[in-house]
This record gives sequence, structure tokens and C-alpha cells, in this order.
Amino acid sequence: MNEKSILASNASKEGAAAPRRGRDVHSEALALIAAGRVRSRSELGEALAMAPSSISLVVQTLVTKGWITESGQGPSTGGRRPRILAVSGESSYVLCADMGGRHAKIGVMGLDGSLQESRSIDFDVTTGPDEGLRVLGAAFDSLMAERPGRRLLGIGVALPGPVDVAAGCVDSPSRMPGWHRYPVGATLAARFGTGVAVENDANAMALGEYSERSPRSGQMIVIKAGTAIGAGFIIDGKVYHGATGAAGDITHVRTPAAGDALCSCGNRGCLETIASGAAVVSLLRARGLDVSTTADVIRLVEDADPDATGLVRDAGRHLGGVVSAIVNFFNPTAVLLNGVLSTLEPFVAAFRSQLYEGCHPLVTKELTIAASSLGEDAGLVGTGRLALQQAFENPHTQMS
Amino acid sequence: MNEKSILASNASKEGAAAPRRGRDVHSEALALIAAGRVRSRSELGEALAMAPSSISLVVQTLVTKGWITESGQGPSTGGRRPRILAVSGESSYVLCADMGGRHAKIGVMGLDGSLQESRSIDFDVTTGPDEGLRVLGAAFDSLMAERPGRRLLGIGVALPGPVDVAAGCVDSPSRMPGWHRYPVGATLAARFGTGVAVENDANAMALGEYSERSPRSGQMIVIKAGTAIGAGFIIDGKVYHGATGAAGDITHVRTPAAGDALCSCGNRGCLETIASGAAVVSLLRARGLDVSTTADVIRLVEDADPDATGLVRDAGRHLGGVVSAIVNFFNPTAVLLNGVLSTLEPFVAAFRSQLYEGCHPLVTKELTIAASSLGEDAGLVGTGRLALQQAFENPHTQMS
DNA sequence: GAAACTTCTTTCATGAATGAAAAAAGTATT
DNA sequence: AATACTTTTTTCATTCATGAAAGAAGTTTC
Repeated sequence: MNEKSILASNASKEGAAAPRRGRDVHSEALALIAAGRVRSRSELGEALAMAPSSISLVVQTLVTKGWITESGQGPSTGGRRPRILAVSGESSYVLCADMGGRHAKIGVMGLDGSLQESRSIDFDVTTGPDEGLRVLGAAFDSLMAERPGRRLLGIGVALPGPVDVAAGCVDSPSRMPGWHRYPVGATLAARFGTGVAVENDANAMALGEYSERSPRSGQMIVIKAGTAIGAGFIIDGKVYHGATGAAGDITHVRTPAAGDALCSCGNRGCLETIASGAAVVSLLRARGLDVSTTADVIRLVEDADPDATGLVRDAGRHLGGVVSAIVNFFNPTAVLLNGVLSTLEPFVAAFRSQLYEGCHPLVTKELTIAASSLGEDAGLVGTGRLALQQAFENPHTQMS
Repeated sequence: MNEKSILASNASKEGAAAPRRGRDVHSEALALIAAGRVRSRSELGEALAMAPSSISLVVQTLVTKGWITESGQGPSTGGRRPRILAVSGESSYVLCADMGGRHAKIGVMGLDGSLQESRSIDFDVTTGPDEGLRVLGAAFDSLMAERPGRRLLGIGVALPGPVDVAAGCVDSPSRMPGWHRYPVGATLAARFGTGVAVENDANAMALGEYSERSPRSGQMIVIKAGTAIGAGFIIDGKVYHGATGAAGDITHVRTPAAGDALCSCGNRGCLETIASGAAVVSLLRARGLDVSTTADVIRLVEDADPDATGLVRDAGRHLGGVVSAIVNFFNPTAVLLNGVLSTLEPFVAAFRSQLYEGCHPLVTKELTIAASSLGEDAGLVGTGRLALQQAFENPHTQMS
């Protein structure tokens, strides 16, 4: 009964018949057109790998529903000229947020998937969900107030803890007092009247990076190396969540170099106690330096402080050691580094070298190891994409 | 033009209209029935996640084409009794082989996925592919001679090295002189006139274990701990191969306890040098004990030899340490142990305990950690399944 | 033993996507 | 400018899979 009902609820949706499984052609078409990746029906046909006849029907419904319009003709390439398609709801947008421990980034993404605005706000996760979501809601309000007459289609939020995506909440977070199973998604959905996608911050970051890569295929691991360490894993274009949604935990892997240092998780010897930004800070303080945040460490390394540079290099090495085991087993197409530490060359270099040394040649042969291309906006882009995906799916919010 | 033609050849097949992309429902249904994984229409519906009505039609065509028959009724579970489905080509079979370094196992699998026979043959991988495949071919011949009038539908072979599944050969194996890119699949296909599936031994083992588990879902990692160490990873019911087909390498992960021991891969500090059966053998010899094979070690441990037991326990612990990093990241539903070492309680106990200690509770909460249920036949069952899958796919060899 | 569920299977009208062919709108060639 | 080719889009009958509802065959409860 259990299994069956789950299957049923997945398979059958809203009474419509036979939507091609796991694929809403209309959403995809809309996204492609909005992103400017296709301009005519025939290009859309190629992009979606569908028959021209089907494309014709899809475009027809999109036009009659008022989502797209035909806007003139394009240049001929030796035959009939294509009729240019464009989204009509150009003014619609989604809101996205990437919450950290001490501050958050919020942004606005257009239907084409472009991040139209990105700003930082003060945000203290330790004040609890009520206050936290109040602050976030107010920030969203001001973004919306700056866009009168434009429609909000959805919201995406990334949180720095284990996220239950289906329930839209965090589960047993280690540094988010009061947030355990607090209905973040439902709260925001009620406040703004739209769908809300909730995801882990590292996963969102991974999705963001993935969506910006040119051959959008393969398996990708994205490591967030900041004050804390996180990782996200993309397979088949989707975030891999694992059996209990806890996949991507890398920060509490035991590593010998960590010795007996006590970790926030209660265990000893976790990677976090030696390779995270927070770890470097406390190691530097132990050496008598006056640092209190990861940003201080960044400054020191940029000023070529030998102690700081050495510790950062060590951090990169230890991270590389742990990741190499995963890469060996997992054989991904790319490993990307993000987070503030990834802006430091010594860190990246040590990470890379450790990865090449610790992995089988067959695995590193065609492996891309690189620093993020999106930088601080990666998480925002990821949550934006999630929000768009959710907005396009199902009970289609009729556009203006 | 290039892109277009590729897309076209993918999308449009043999004039038929709208086959659900990348999926032949009839083959899958047949496979499920033959494998004994479903016994009735309704079970088939759950397994394929299709509507009962569709299943009805699929079964109808399979029956009229003579591939399956209804054979009586099953037990009721509180309602109408299911009508049992079974393949009609009961006499057809596939051959399978699991090649090791010093010997091989070969077997016969029926259409229902049951291993009808399993025997060991002498086989020395170092004699090279020509001789090796001659020996294997002869062994297959005798299995076939014992089954006159029955049809061979396909062959599955597992090899102890990195396998290029698409090409049907091994690529840069470390202990298989002369086998590099030798066309194993093509050679056997030409000799026996059937399709041949070639897979890595650990992957085959993983698939075998997977196919015998009750809720056939989730992500599963299977570790082969024998003279060497290998691992296979199943996701969505399929072997995960990674970007270059090298996924599952666990034996060359660096582990600090290994120190500077030189590994066969040319590197130092690999897990293999301390946690494999071969490693235990050489460590015992260094202590002056008279052992030469992993089987000797097994005997010693069964006789409660303290040295051997201690080293085996260490091996389990080190393996557990490496696997815990992977499990943390990957959050699978199950981790299974196979290989001769997995028959030793001290080994399994140490592995388990290390895994529980080294993993985040959120990950181990619902994690199954167990010794294999299939034992030595796991690889054989896996290759048999692969052979069946291949046989069912494509130009359907019309059954008798 | 009749009524009330359950489970399994089929019937039927419908939606989604298709291929084939034609139409529409160009460009290039004579 | 008439003809021949290209490219883009639509029309139409057809196939695949579906949901809803009914039918078939049991079990459980009162």
C-alpha cells in the first residue's frame, strides 16, 4: 500500500492524461524561448528533439495562453523565413535567496534564467526561523516594490543545513537553533502566494554551476569551501539527494590529520576541524594572530602572510585528500570549487595537486578541476533555477 | 546539420509512432516477468510505473505473440487472485562467466533469472586473452552440449579489471597482460553467434546482489573484499559507470595507515596494500607465518589464530574508514560486503563498527550494512542478468 | 449468508506526440 | 519571370499511454 500510493501520487497528476514522464514540454519550451536559446519553431524542434508537428501544437497552446507571442520574422537561410518567438511575460520574475550563517544573498531572476539583481542582506540564522523569515520576507518585499506591475512567479531558497526538499524544511541542522523542521517553504508560500523551492546551499550552488556549464551533461561535484564545507552532486542534470536526502556530506568525514579535534557534530577528527575557514581561523588564533572571521584569513593570505598561507594550503591539501577518495569512487566529469577559500590560489593549487596525486589516472584523465565560474552568485543562480522549474511545472500560474 | 541528423536518428525509429523515448515497454515487461520480479499484471504495473490499463494492453500483445503465457492463479492477498504470468520460452537460457585471476566461475541462467548451474573452472588470466577465451569457450561448449535442443540467447562475462562496457573489452588492466583492449565481447559474439555483455567483476557482483534484494530500489554499494578489493555501485537499478567508466575504484584510495607501502599501481599508501587479502597474506608472511593465499588466511582466522584475526580485523577497519567517506557523501540505502573476507565475522564486525563511527547519523539511520546474500555466485548472477537484459533488447530473437 | 470492503483486470473515451504529406514563403537558377 | 530547390510551418490520420469507471473474483464482517 505504501509503495503503491507513492507511485500513484508521482505518476498521476491533476487529471491530465499521459504527460511525457518527468517532462513538461510546455515549460521546457517556454524556458528555451525565454532564455533566448531558440528563436523559432524549427529551432525549438531541434532543441527539444521533437517532431515539427508537435512543436507546432506546443507553440500554439503557448500563444493562445498568452505566454509567448510571434514578433516578426527572422532572416532567411535559403528558405522560408522563421517566425520569431518571444515570451510575452517578460516582466515576470522569480525571487531567490541563499542563506548563510551571518548574512544572506537575495536576487531576482528573469524567465530567461538570467540573474537580474543580486544583493546581500544582514541575516542572523541564530535568531531563529520566525525572525529570520521576517527579515527575508521584508527584503523580498523591497525587491518586489522596485518592480511594480511585474509578476512574481515563484521563490527559491537555499539553507545551510540538511534540507528535506519534499517538506521544504531543514532537518536536524547543526547550527540553526529552532529551525528543525520549521516549515520554511510553507511559510513563504503562504506569505507570497507562490510556489517555494527549498534546497541545501551546497546543492543549490552545484545546480547553479551546472546550469552555466556548456555541455550540460555528465556528473559534477561542487565543493563549497568557506567558513564551513559543503558539497553538492549533480547527476543527469538533477541534484542527487541520496537515500535520506543527506547526500553530499563531506565535512564530517574523518581525516587523520585532524587528530582529536572536537567537531561541532560531537565527533572527533572531522575534516571540518582542519580544512574549513573556521578551522583556519582558530588555528591562526592559536598561533596568536588576531583573526576572527574567514574574511580576515583571506586578507592575510592576500598579503602573503606565511602562517595563513601555509594553513590555507594545508586546508586545500586535506580537502583534496578526502575528495580524491570520492572522485576515485565516483568518476565525475568535473569537480568545481566554490566558496571564499576557492578564491585563494594556494588553496586551489594544493587541492588540485592532492586530487591528481590521490586519484587513479583513468579517473583524472578527462576530469575538469576548476574554481567556480559563478563565484558568490552560484547558490543564487541555483535557487533561481529551482524556482523557475517549480514555477513552470503544474497549475500554471496564468500569465498576464 | 550534424546535430540534426544525430537527433533525428535517435528520435525516429523504424517508422513506428511515438515509442516512449529510450524505453521499450514490451522488452522491459518481458524481462521483469522472465526474471521472476513480477508475477501478475498489477505487479508489472507497479514495477513499470504504468497504468493498469496500459499494462493490460502490453500483456495482451506479449501473450498473442507467444512470448508469455498465463499459468494459473496466485494466492489472494485479500481480493481477486492475480493471474500468474510466465515466459513461454522456458527452455532458452544464457551463459555467464565471472573471471578471476586464477580461476573462473561459469554458469547457466534461465529466462526467469534463476541460476540453473554454476561451476568453477581452471583459468589463468596471465596466459593472455587468446588462450583464456579458448578455455572459456570450451567450458561454454560443454555446458551447451549438456542442453541439447535448448536455445542460447546471450552471454555475459565479468572481468577483473577496468571494463569499457560499450566496446566489450578491458582498458589498462593492472594484472591482465595482453588483455588491454582485446575485443572480448566481439570474439565471443563471433564464436557463439549471440550478443555478449562484458562488465567489471565488482559491478557484475553489485548488479547480482541488487537483483536479489527485496525492495529493488535505492542506491546500493557492494564491496568485493577478496584477494583484491573492488566496488560496484547501483543507482536506479543500473550499474553506475561514471564519466570514463572507471567508477567504483576504491582499492587505490590513499589511507594513512598504509604508510609507504608500494602498491601495484605504482603509488604508495593505497588501501589495497593494507586491507586486501593479498596484503594480509604478505603481512602474515612478514611475521613468519606460512601462508601463501587468501584461503590460507581464511583457515587461520577460522582456527582463531590471533595474528591473522587481528590483521583481518585491521583490514576491515581500514576498509570501513575509506567506505565511510564514500557513504557519507553518497548516502546509499545499502552497503553490502562480498568476497572471501566477508565470510569472516571479525572482518565484517570491524567494517561495520568503523562505518557507524565514521558516518553521520543522518546517513546511517536507515542504512543497511550486511554481508552478501549470494556469496560466490553474485558475479555470476549479475552477468547472467546482463546477458538477459541484452538478449531482450533489440532485434528480438523470436522465441521458439 | 448478505453486505462491505479489497484486489486485480478490462473497457472506453481522451490526450500527447508522431510521421507523412502538403502548404507557405523564401532563395537560386535559368 | 518561370522553374527548381530549401526551409519553415501546418494538417491529418495514427499510435502509445492514460484516467476513470466498471467488471471480475476474493476476503472479511456482522
